[in-house]
Amino acid sequence: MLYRTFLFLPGVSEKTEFYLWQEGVTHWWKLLETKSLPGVSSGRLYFWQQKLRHVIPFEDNLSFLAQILPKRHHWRLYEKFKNKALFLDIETDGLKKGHNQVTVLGLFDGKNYQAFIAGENLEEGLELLAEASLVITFGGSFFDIPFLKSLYPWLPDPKVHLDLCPLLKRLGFKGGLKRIEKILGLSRPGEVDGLDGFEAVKLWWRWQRRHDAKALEKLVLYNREDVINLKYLAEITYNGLKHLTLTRHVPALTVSSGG
DNA sequence: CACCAGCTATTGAGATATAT
DNA sequence: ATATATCTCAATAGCTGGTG
Repeated sequence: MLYRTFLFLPGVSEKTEFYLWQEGVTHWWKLLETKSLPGVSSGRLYFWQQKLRHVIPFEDNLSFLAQILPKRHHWRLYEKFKNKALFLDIETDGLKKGHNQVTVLGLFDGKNYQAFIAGENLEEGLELLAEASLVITFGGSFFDIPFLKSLYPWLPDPKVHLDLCPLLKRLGFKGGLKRIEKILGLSRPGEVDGLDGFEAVKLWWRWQRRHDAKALEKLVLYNREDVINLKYLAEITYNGLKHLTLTRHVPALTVSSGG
């Protein structure tokens, strides 16, 4: 999707980009080859080609691309940069930002999962997070990231943050993570099946007050499922949005003739 | 339960291409 | 030149919904 994206050209939004695709200009190098294009003056075409030539040298530079691309379309960067993705989900001892603490920070780089526990090695995880360039969450834009930043203001913003929650909503998948997983046929191990966020809070209490190692173990297992499933969801989200973008019809030319 | 980013719809100004 | 139609883009406001 990155190489067929033209939204960073001045005066190009979704409509014009879709028009370009229809005219056969389906990736960057085809635009450079194009001699003329109906509806686009040669001056403008030349201007676009110059702009594009200035972007191509940065094709591997995630933060540069994120800067020139509207946030709404950052998901297009996933395919090329997913090897740098860090999937994130936190557990806390309550919802109230500023009063509650992070209990478990779960990170998944696509291969390995790691849980960082409050009172043990949480800081280690925070440092890992601070270095991440592409962070992927479910609901992280209104929960995980603000929550973390309120407790640890020194944390830098990730260069790109993909929140799957609003993205999946665009595809028609409404509801919480568990509900969406169920619709998509993802199942969870029996031990943590049916667990919800509030029970994650209670598991932490049990670990704190009674030093019940089983409770912590279960909490981490729960977090692990949350985080690892994010990768599945990210793939589904990317493919879905790609399909939607490529097949969307331009809704302009419909003129009703009475009735 | 408190919170708040992202979504949607709307508006209006400014560009741009094309036909006459 | 003029008129028209289409599109971009920024600003605004209100709303929705999912997080442990």
